[in-house]
Amino acid sequence: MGCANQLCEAEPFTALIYRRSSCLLSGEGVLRSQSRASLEYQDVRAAGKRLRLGDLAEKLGISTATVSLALRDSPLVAKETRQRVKDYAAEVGYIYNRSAASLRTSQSDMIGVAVHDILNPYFAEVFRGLEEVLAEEDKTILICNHRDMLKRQDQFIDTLLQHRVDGLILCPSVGTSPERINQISEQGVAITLVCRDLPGVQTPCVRGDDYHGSYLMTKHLIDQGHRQIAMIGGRRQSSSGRDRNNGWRAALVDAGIDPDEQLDIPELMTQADGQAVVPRILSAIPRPTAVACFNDLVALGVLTAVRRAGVEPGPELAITGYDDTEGVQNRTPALTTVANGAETIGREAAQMMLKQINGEPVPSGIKLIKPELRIRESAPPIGCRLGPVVGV
Amino acid sequence: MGCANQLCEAEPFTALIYRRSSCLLSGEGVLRSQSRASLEYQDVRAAGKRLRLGDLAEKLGISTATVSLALRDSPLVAKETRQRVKDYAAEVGYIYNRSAASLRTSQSDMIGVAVHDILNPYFAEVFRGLEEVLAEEDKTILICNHRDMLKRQDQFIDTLLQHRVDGLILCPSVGTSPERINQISEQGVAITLVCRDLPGVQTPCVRGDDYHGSYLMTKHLIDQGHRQIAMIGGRRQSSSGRDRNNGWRAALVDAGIDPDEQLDIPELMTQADGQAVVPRILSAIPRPTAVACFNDLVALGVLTAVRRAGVEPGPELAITGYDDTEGVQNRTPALTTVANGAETIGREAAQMMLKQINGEPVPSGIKLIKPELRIRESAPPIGCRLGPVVGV
DNA sequence: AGCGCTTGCTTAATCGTTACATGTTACGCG
DNA sequence: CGCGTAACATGTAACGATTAAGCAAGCGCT
Repeated sequence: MGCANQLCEAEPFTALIYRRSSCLLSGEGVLRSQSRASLEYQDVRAAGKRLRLGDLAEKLGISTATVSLALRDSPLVAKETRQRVKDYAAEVGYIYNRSAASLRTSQSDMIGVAVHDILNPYFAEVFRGLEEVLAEEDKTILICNHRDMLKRQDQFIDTLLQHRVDGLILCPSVGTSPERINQISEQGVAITLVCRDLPGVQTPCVRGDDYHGSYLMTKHLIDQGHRQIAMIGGRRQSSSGRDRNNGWRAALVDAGIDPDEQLDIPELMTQADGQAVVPRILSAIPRPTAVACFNDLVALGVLTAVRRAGVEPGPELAITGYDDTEGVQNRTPALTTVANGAETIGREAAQMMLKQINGEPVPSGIKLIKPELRIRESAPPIGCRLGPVVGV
Repeated sequence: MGCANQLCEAEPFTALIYRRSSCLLSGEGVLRSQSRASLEYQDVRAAGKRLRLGDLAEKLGISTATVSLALRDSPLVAKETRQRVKDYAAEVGYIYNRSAASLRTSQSDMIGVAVHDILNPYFAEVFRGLEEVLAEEDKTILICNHRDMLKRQDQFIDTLLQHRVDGLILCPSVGTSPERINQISEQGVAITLVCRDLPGVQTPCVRGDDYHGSYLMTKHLIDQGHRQIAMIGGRRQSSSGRDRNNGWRAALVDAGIDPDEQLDIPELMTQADGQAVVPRILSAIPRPTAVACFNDLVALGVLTAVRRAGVEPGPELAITGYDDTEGVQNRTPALTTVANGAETIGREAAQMMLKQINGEPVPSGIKLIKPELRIRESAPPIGCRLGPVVGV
């Protein structure tokens, strides 16, 4: 796999500086330039300062109070005045100062969102749902990737509280204490949990029905004739890991099958984890005929490694995922999985958050989004020899 | 593909409310509770209010100025006093109010990051690099997904300016005007462009050497014996799209091949785009033997659809990607692609940003990160019949 | 003692916006 | 005419931190 080209010999990702024709002046103060020759700013007294409400007021010959109200479209100001103010503000490029407003109102119009892995397409979808709703209400979203590190999550929460966020949407890190959450909530910050529940917490939660989804999936595998069904991945300290595990157990028990503890392998979350665990699965005695994975990432990892090991994913070993993330229907074989309503979860959580912020009554407790089985190719009936899709 | 289970009949993603044993009181004012029985807050005059510097000062019998300085570890305050203040603040759970500080200092310690698609694993990697560096300096990151919609990008920039962000890291949307960027920069907000360059802009830029990477890749395909090489995807209005296209052209011309305009298909960015374009590729006359895709997503889409069409990706049609995003080396066939140093780009951009903010001299112009060819299975030598990896 | 310097803290003036309590008109009506 | 009442607009005091300028005490040195 040697690289034929001479340029590949350089060390990876070294950086070259190319100069543009129009050169940027470097050195202190360049970007904080004092010269403000540009049109609209000529009249501001102190050069280098931005326009304030007061400046607009002075120009327009009205008070700052009126300007403030006008810009916020208050009915206390005559329509005509409102328009005049807004037009002028736009004309001179006035920039509202949220720090000042926040200080005064102790509202920030910011919502913090913390999840353990934004790179996981599943969360990306949740995020899309959140953003869709919150952007509509002019909320700014602050994101944190805590990677299940409690310290990072705590740091992030501290920062958010310092910014006086209106609310916090949290997929709580492993180890999060319910007391901390309740305490923050008592401080007047709206909190909604997503994806993972936390026992003992008094804030709303929106998540998929992991137990039920996992039950459905396991039952499906049983219906396909499987008896040796492994359950791999998921953290037992998170509700999703626990619930999906319990769903698997319950389905087995309901079918009169004793869960084989050797086939219960927790703590895997990523594609790499999925790849790494395959030898263990293939060498188990008796060897499972189906593997129910905690999420799609793990399933894809398993799929890859199983194929490398010379076992054909699907016909020779059924593999299922969870989440139905984008693209898994296009894999070979197409992944049988559980759609989790990620975007719906995001939207619902955002709406719940907005209600809390506006002081509207919020349906208390956990809101469960109903999961849906997506039957595709990676978990065919046992013994049923589906040809691989790849033509040969 | 009917679903056997009765529960699948329900409409998708309906939500059920499950009540927790400990019920959340609903109704106005619950979360803005006035009762503040908890320990440390007993002494605060107005119930429901957070502690201020002044409150600490009063308790400690010193002035707010001293408290402020102490918390920021200023040498102007005696070491002993500093410790006393910090200990007490921690003890009573004082929360710093950034709005107030921001208002006073017109610094926010926030950095805005806008890209066109955070769901693209490539940007996720850039983001990881950014975060790593910026978190170190206690900067809060604000994210925007502008999806190449100028309006969204503008809205986001407005919001950020209102928040008085210290800096802006931007993968500029198609249509972004250089004047706007320069103007913001002149207002004292540090700006660094990433991934995409913008002619006429006077701010630093960190990006991959798209021209060179694409050249390398095309040359590699030519070395493998290909002559009919399609270039698909990329927006001509973005520097990355243009440069990768030009690299392709240059490599062809240097090899004495005339670029076939029919094989130059722009504007594709996603997996779906890649799938959709396949019929057009397969029906081109003469049919290309290799497809150089703008990015990995497009390549994966092409790969899927080509296989569906009964053509074996790799041996029968060489396919290459760009970015070397996570997991593409595990696909079947493993994707030949160009590593783009995404995380490096993120880190470099963040460092450049920090320097600008601190008024340090910034190397001007464009910083190019050197690309690296990753030769794998999806683009084997022409006529060379690699067996498919899937065992049959 | 007197001078200058350092150390450690305080005073008080901001920063730009908003909420509250008042003004000021103008107009209709008894 | 004079009063009540809308309809608009304004004056002003916060909000909570930062920071320049100032003050007081203590020290070393002549």
